[in-house]
Amino acid sequence: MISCMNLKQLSEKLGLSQTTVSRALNGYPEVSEATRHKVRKAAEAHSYRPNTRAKSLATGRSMTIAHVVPVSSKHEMVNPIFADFIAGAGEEYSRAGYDLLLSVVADSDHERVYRDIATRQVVDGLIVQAPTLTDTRIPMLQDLDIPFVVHGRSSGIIGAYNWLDVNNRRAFERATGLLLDLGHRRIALLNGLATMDFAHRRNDGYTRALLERGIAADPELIAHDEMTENYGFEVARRMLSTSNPPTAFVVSSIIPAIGVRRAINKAGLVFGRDVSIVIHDDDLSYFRNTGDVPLFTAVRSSVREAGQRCAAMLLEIIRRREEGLRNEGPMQTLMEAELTIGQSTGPLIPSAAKLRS
Amino acid sequence: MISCMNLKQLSEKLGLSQTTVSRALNGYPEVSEATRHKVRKAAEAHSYRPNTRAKSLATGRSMTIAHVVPVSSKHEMVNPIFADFIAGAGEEYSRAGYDLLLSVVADSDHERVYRDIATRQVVDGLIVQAPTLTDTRIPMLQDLDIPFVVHGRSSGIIGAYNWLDVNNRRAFERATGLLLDLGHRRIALLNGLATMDFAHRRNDGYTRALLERGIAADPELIAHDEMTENYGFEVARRMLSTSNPPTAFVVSSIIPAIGVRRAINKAGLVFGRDVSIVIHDDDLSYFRNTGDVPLFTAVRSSVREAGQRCAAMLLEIIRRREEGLRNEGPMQTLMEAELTIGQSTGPLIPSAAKLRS
DNA sequence: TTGAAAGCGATACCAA
DNA sequence: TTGGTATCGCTTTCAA
Repeated sequence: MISCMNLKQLSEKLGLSQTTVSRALNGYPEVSEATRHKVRKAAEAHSYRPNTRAKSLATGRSMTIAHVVPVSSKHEMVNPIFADFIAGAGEEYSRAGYDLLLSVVADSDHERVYRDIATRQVVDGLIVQAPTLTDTRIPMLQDLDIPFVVHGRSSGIIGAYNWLDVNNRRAFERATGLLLDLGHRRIALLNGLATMDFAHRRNDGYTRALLERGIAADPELIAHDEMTENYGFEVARRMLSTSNPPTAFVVSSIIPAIGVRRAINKAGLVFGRDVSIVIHDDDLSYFRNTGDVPLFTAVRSSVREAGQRCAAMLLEIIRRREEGLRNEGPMQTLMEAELTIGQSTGPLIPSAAKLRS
Repeated sequence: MISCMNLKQLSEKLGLSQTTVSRALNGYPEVSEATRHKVRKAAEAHSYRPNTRAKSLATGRSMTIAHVVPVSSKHEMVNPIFADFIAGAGEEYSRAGYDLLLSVVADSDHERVYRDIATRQVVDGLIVQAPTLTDTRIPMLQDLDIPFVVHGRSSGIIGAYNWLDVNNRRAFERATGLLLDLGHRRIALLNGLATMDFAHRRNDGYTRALLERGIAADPELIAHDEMTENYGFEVARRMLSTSNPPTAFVVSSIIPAIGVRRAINKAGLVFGRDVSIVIHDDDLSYFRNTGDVPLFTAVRSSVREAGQRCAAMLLEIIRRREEGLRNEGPMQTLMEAELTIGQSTGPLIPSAAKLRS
């Protein structure tokens, strides 16, 4: 069994003070090179690692960032897209020597959890996921004066805050427009929960594209809910069984899109051949591509990039604050969504037979 | 701006000692009810939260568990199945007042990261993911004497350790057997990396099912690699273009299975109709079902359960150790895999036209 | 260039 | 039932 040693033991072994050893290991300039070398070698030999808890208590910085991942209280599911977002962020953190604290939390009591994390002083900053139209976490965190970056935006909030978002409105406008240009007239929108800010923006883009062509949005073709596979299935089945079914679906996430496919099969239709087109997107990016890009992969790497950039922003904000530059203004990044249509989306042109009007 | 107060300030405000306030809040019996009530009210009013770092330094327990998620250094991807595993575990942790520290790490230097986490004393225990055939992390962590649970097993390790695994061998034996019973004779196996312990066990089960029917496994029909969408696509395309293609695929994860479908489409074949059957599983469970179960959803909830149970085991191990019961023997759980065949797997019976032998 | 000592914010032992 | 004080392991200021 290996017992791990602390600073005191190491310094005694070296016949030096704790101060000197600490300075040597942390790269302070006032240590002689000879001493530093000796200390480094000894630390290596005994595989000394400073106790993180003690270190952070002494420095006042925990070198930890919190992410709170909402798990649906209704479906006990997390959006798997978070995995990629966190992978991207996590990479950035470990590069900078930060740890990542993950809270998996029912979406009902988010605010309490955020307040808790902030006031327990367990992290140096945090990422706010899945903001609603008017998200109370934002003013609360501002009040607590802890660095944070919102992944997404909250339209109802007045003041400025740091965010990274994708241009959801334009992305959905373009996607819907693409389908319209191909001749589709009955296009369904399977969106996320209506309380979510992104869902609102996506609705906007969708409606705008229709209006540009003089088409009024049909409320029968718009659905809002948590983005589960079953949601996609149920809604698509219902819509497909009406007398005037959609010929295309715009789906807000890859998960319900799987359900939509299932409904299409079940209705005896063949996806991408004679009935309908599904364009799904993930939580962040949109699709356009000519060729053979595996859609699933394209989505994932874009989310990963978002995570990376969010993390980088947050670390930069923390850095600035430590240097006393607190009035630099908010950091705000709008990722322009790329439209990618991969092979797995199916062919773009629906058969004339089924295309109405 | 809200400034958060510490124990000292709170106790001064109350005219009590820090000791008493601490005791009152932590439920020690030797505090009078009147005092406790007063303290509780004041703490509530000022929304006092003990500083986690100080607390854990003083108690010696960090109330944090680490998970290390491998991100492929080759493909920069994490297995999305981890999201569900962690969701399950995270739920268990927050129930018990534990935090979850997540390390996203290139699969190349896993051992260093594990050693680091253990020796920095930042967590009370950890979960080992994706063990290889002879995983060096296991003896190392035993050496460091830190509580851990392995998600999976490592066949090459001699001593006993705590693990939770699924019966991979039997699951793949049954799955392959099912296809054989349906008349398939050319069944491909798309497995994970050959270094992984689970891949080895799955190979075993697959081979065994074939041998039981007197069929020798064809090495041309077996593939090992990281489970990406593209891997599934490339391998399936290659296999389908030979003169003696498979009529069914057994795929080790849902991600490459998406690629397999794409390859099937590309070859001009229709999945589940006239050519082939894909049975995929996730990292933990297997599929059987008559009806309309959305496969994707079934997988996910089983992984979630595994995460929950792993976490519960670990917390129990930590609890026992704190009570000094260190020689209780290892905890080992074998989840019997359930075979679920959902609608999205496609029909089970391939058309006679394409079924050879 | 080195070291002694005072924090950081809690817990826990020992007295009162 | 309460309070004083040492302690956890490290950083950091101040003196030498």
